[in-house]
Formats: sequence, C-alpha cells, structure tokens
Amino acid sequence: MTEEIELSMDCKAEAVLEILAGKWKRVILEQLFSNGTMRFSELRRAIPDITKKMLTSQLRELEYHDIVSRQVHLDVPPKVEYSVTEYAHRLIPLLEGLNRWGTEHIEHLKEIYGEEYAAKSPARPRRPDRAATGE
Amino acid sequence: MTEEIELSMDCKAEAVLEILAGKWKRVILEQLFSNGTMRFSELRRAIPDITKKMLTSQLRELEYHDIVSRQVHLDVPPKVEYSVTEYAHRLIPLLEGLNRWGTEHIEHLKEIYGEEYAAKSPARPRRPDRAATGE
DNA sequence: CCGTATCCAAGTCGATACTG
DNA sequence: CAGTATCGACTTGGATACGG
Repeated sequence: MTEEIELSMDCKAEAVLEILAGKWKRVILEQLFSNGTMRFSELRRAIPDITKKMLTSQLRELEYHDIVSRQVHLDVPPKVEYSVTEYAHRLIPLLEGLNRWGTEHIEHLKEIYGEEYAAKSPARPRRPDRAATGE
Repeated sequence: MTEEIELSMDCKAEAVLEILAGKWKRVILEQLFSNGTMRFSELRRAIPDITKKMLTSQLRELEYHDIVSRQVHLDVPPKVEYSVTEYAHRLIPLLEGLNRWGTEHIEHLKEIYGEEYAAKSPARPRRPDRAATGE
C-alpha cells in the first residue's frame, strides 16, 4: 500500500537540471571550483576534449544562471577570465549529494547486473517480467 | 582568490542525472510516490500529454535503474502495475533538495531578469560584458 | 489493455573554417 | 586569444498505426 509520501514536486527541479544537464557543465564547474579564476584557454587545456564552441556555449549558459561570471579584459592580447559566483556556492551541497548518490548507485547497479552493467539503460532491459496471477 | 574547495566530483553525478533527466521521469515518479501502485492506464490518465511510447520507455529506464518495479498480471484483460521500489526511497532527499533549489533558483532568476525571464537560457544572454583594464 | 514499429521533427554535439 | 558560423551525425521526443 501507499506510504503517502506527498513529495509534491511541481517539477521545479527542472530549473536545476537545466544548469547541470549539459555534457560538460559539471566538468567545467569542477575546474572552476577547484582552480578559482581561469582563462578561456586554461579551461581548454584542462578539458582537452571540449571544443571551443561547446566551451563557449556551456559557459554562457552557466553565466546566464548566475553560476559563473565572465570578466573581459580589453587589452591585447585578449583575455577573458571565468570564475564561479558567490551564488554558485549554494550549489555545492547539491553537487555533493548528486556525486555521493551517483557513486552508490553505480555500486547498486553492479550488484544487480554484475560488473558489466551498461552505463546507459538499454532499450529493452533484460530483466524478466515478474508475473502474478492476481486480480 | 581561490577558496580551494576540492569538490572532486569525478562526475559520478552522471548516473543520477541519467535517472532524472528524461522529460517525463520526474512527473512519473511524482505520481507513483504519491499514489502508490498504479496501472499503466492510470498513469496515462494522470499524465494526459504523454504518449504510450514515452510512458513505456521512461518506465523501462526507471525499472532498469531499480527505481520502479513492474508487475504483470497474466489475465484478461491484461493488467500491468507499476510502483516505486524500496531502493527508490533513497532518492527522496535528493529529489527534495532538487525541488527546493529549483524553486529558489527561479526566484533568483526573477530578481536578476525580472518576471519575464526565459526559462531556457538564451543562446546569447543579454548581460553586458563587465570590462576591466587589467594586465 | 498494454504495449511495439515506423517515421519524422527538433535538438544536441562535434569538426572545421573564419573573425575581432 | 577568444570567440562565431556553418554543416552534418547522432539522439530525443512526438504521431500514428498495428500487434499480443
């Protein structure tokens, strides 16, 4: 029977998911949180597989959400520095919770499927139907 | 200067994001958490805009992650019931945190951009560059 | 009733070339 | 140095139509 949990999530969670969802957002935040202010080129070096286009767009989205701030220095050569905002620090507990849960969840999946579980949920999971002749 | 936060997120968060990321996953969980066991058709009625295909696929992914369980009753007419697993309850604090953060974040965005902020971050945010003549 | 198959539109991400 | 523009591959979500 139900446990009447009443989570009442009006799906405000979407707003946060949007911040964290991009493929590179979390790595970028990791860099900025642990290294402080970084230049565009430093970020590129720290995250070798990211393209300039991706780095730019993800940074712009984070900037829009007031998570990172962008300082443009008008000199030659051009120099743009990024850092996390004060506001971004409120994200930390959530990020930690997410990472803790993620780590445990991977273990949980291993217990269920063995070491060779697929990270991405398969289209047709191989779990057998549990049948019951209820009604 | 840096505050040496050392979040060390090896991006295990991805595993959780995958659970929560689908367009309908959170609404489905909301339903199952507050109503307990529900039939496929009940879920469809509770979430009018979802298609059968989407409902099926999202439920299968949640099932793969051991978040919902699927009970098939082999009688006529067919009857399939879904409910959240024991394991799923561990998600609740995270979900609550996500929702609380989301709610506050929407307020934060309103303070910055006014009531008419765009939910989705625009490609080119209209925030002016903050220039500094450093170097 | 509870799905699957097929097709299609939209969005995401990467590679590459060009610019202030 | 720090981007923007353009294109294409791949993925996601939606609209049907059909099957057990």
